[in-house]
Amino acid sequence: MTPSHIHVPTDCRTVTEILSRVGDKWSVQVVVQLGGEPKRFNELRRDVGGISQRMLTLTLRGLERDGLVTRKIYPTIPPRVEYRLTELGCSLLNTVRALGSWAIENRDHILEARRRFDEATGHGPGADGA
Amino acid sequence: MTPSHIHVPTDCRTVTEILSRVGDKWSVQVVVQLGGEPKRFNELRRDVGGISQRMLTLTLRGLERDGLVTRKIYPTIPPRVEYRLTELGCSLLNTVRALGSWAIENRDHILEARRRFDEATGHGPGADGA
DNA sequence: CCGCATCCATTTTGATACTG
DNA sequence: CAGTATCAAAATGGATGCGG
Repeated sequence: MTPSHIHVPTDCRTVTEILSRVGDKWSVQVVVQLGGEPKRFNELRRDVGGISQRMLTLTLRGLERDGLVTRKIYPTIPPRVEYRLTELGCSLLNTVRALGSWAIENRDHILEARRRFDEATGHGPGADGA
Repeated sequence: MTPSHIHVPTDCRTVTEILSRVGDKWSVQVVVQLGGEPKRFNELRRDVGGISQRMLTLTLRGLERDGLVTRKIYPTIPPRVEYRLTELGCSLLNTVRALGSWAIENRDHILEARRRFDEATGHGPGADGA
């Protein structure tokens, strides 16, 4: 054991991969919305706001795949599907909230930095991914 | 910006926007690499590994714009440019590390959930497009 | 050594329409 | 109501060559 190969750090790759879920446009918002009560598809769609049906489906699938969310189907008419955070999902919610707090606390700081930067360069917002 | 006709939760929008910096493919890695010592461009490039010059430039610019990183130029020959985390950058590093810990702790859990999900659906990895 | 610009491929997202 | 399919647009990432 202990493959001393200097190969790629397995952990880093995985971490990055998992982080990318947090980084995508909607996952975090969905998780947060699911934080209190379980919700139904269109309920979630309303609450998140601005998300397309397609993206909500995709996001939910991804979350479900990672074991962060469970899907419960009630065979009623009309169909009712409820999404709920798993324990794992809840633990992520906590961590994500920390990040959210950081973002809120430093929002002004960052916005100010951006404004100054943009002003100094003359360019409009043309920076990286954000 | 700031569409005044809809009272979108200002915080959420901003938080999401800031989170997207954390979510992109490289920012986190660069921040982590800059965590200990300030580094030079190509030094950083080597340490991150797999990042293209373009992406490193873009990432660094974005980080600089947000006030997370500072760029210091030494007018020597050949030119020497050093990147260093700001205080704000350091505080982000801490938060990010928490998320990283979460990812590492739950890596197996998630990987297992994925495996099960993929098996159950028969589909290969075709879930959410992160 | 630093890093910008251009071209190109892949990935991601959104609009719309349709099914159970 | 919940979910899928298709299509086109946009953002993102990478390779390469040029200039300070």
